[in-house]
Amino acid sequence: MPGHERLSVVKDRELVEKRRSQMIKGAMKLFKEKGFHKTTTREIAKESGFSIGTLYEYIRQKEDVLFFVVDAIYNQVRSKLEEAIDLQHAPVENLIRVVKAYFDIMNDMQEEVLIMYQEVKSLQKDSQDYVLQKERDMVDMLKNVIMDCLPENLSMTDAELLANNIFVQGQMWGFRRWILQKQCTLNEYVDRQTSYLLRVLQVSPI
Amino acid sequence: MPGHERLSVVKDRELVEKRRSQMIKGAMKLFKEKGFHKTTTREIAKESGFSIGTLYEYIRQKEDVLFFVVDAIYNQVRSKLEEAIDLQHAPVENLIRVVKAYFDIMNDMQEEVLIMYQEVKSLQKDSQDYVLQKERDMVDMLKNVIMDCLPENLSMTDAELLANNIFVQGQMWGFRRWILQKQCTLNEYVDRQTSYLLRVLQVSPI
Amino acid sequence: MPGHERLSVVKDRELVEKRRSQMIKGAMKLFKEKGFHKTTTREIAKESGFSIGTLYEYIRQKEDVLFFVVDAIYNQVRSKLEEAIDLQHAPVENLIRVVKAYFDIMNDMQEEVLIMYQEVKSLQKDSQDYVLQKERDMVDMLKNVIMDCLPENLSMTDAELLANNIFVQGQMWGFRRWILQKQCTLNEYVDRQTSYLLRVLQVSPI
Amino acid sequence: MPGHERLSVVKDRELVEKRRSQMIKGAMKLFKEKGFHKTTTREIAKESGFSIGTLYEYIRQKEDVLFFVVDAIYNQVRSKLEEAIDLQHAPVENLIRVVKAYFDIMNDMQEEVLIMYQEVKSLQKDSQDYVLQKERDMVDMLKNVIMDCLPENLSMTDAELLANNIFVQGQMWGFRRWILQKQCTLNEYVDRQTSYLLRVLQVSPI
DNA sequence: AATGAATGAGGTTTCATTCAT
DNA sequence: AATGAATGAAACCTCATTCAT
Repeated sequence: MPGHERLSVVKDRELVEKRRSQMIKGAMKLFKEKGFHKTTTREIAKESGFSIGTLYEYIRQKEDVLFFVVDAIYNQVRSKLEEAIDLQHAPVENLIRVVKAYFDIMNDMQEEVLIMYQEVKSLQKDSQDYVLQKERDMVDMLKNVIMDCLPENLSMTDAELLANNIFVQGQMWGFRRWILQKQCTLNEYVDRQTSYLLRVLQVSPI
Repeated sequence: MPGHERLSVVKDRELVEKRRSQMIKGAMKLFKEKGFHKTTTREIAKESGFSIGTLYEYIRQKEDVLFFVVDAIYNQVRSKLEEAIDLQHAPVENLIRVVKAYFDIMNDMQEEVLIMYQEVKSLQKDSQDYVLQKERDMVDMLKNVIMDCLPENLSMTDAELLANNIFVQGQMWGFRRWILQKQCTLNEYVDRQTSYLLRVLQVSPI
Repeated sequence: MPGHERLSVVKDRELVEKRRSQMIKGAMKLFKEKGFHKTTTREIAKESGFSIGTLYEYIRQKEDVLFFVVDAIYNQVRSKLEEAIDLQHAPVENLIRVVKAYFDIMNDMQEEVLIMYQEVKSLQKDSQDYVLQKERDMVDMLKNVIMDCLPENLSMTDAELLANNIFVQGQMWGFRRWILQKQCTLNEYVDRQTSYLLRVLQVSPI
Repeated sequence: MPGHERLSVVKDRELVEKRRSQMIKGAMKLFKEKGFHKTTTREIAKESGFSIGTLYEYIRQKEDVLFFVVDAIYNQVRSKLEEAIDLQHAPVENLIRVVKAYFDIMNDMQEEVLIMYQEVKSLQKDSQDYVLQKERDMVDMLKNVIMDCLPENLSMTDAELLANNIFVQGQMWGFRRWILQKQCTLNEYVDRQTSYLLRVLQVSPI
């Protein structure tokens, strides 16, 4: 966390951890409901279960709350994704499993993903970079799985692009829900997007 | 425009048109630089070349400015896209041309597209719906072109999904520019995304 | 009218008269509905049937409108009262008739009287004085009628006070309507107040 | 107080009480000088001895200040009146004492009474009703004292009307001061109005 | 004489942040 | 460490008034 190491005035590490997770939980709820800008610091404090004064013992600015929330979301997505990756299987099977896992996660975390999308630009430049790097890491995880299935006529750039495609198609399920979720169920969506990918990779579905 | 017919107190249609385009131009510049929330109404008025009082002769609330801006962006994208569609060619050639045109537009309007993405949620519900419908219309344009190339083993739902894929891949070029534009040029991006699409459609590139 | 002779920039006397009465009519309607402060000059112009620019050809300030309205109300009350006074009868009969007439007028003009009461303090000092003098004149009319019935043991000061009493009791019927008009009808109100007055004047009711 | 229970964001009851009385004192001074509409919230805050932000910790809207002021005036009048009522005396003596007390209060609070008269219509409907009820209660106090002196040929409606008469005659001393206070002193005014009342009640003055 | 677009001072209200307790 | 009252800059918006046409 760039410049975020010494955000709180409170020394007790464990307490800091506890208060921060209260804060993230409370703020997340509010950001989902009304967005970052329409949520006040007073509301965040209240929803988190402590006073406005206490809130400012653990942050320097309102923006820090957004950073913590966005960071938490990324970490959550990432750890779920890591959990799902299990390279013991055949490459193609792996790819199918990971894509499915990723889409499931995106389905579970639709609202959180929306926050990321709409509020990240409210962060300072360096926080944005930090967050962007996390995103890049996740795309790389997808890319690696794709690489293992890459036919000879496709390059690393293709793997990169296809990973990005899958990445935003996952998010798309959430933020274009009004359109997509009328067309098909999550499983159908996963199946179809997977089959498109496999065709591009010239692999016949299993 | 839902409930936006009588936004201005000024009657002279032509003048309203003129002032509004001044306003859209000024506000767009500011929104690109600092976003909707960090831009004040006074700044909008100043950048548009008139006083705060005059601004409010042409809108009712600050949010109306955002609506006009977003609406203008959609109209611009749409009219450019319509311009590009020319169904005199063979279906596949058509598809290739339209996708290229769409990606070119998205490249030209990266910043505008970013505004749409990040600020639409600040609109009232009914304005959001209005804007969403415009988006749906544009996706439908892509879908129609895809339909003409659809092999027998793919359904209309596939066409819909693929149209959505192309749609967000176009936007992705802009809002994931830091990642993608390091990997390849616009033309490479277009070529690759097009070839993926054609493979899914089981059509050999021309 | 103190300082109100040259209010309008327009020369044509007849036209000035016409526009003013339009203005008074329009403004009166609005003042009754929402009071002076909550009525805008734009609304006054519109309700009067002309533009805001035209309005300002006939007044110098918004306050002038209030002055014209209040002045018109006083004149109306006064002329109706004069109409009713007819000193051909016996003094006591006269008194009874005038009091009844006055109360009837106050009943007819309840809303107008409310405007006078609540908005006069928004006038400039000199306009207030001008209006106050008109009121004094009307009280004097009542006083004169009372004087003709005054027993020996009451003085001119008593006549003055009793005239003032009648004056505000007439207004009271309007501005305390929620209390009084539940207790009795206008006629009952007049009868009772009259009989109280006659008792004070030691005259037996006719 | 209808809907006025949770007006302040501050929890400390005692502090709320203190700040409110500061606010009422400051606002009252300004309202006397220039009326509610011409007084700004910033001026109220300053005159009350705190910042604009603090003012809004204790109210929701500017109108709330007016409500508190008007409410305080009514309470003050009422408590002074209650203090004066002492039913240990004979009914007529009581009446004379209460009327005198009431007129004295109205004399002491001329400016406050003017505020009530001129600004109550700026309150929301429900606050107006609340205030009107307080007024009704006070009139009832007068009515009860009158009832004890009521001759057989007068009804309860007469008592009600006479109570209203006294009520507005008290106010009249203040808001028609320019006329009345040139005619006689407060004591003369009280004596005369009292004697008129007693004649109506067919009681010989003591 | 009439119009109505333009102006901008100034109003009310919000809310991130501080700091004494 | 926790509290919450206090702060005031700054936001949005209104509206009386002017003036070019």
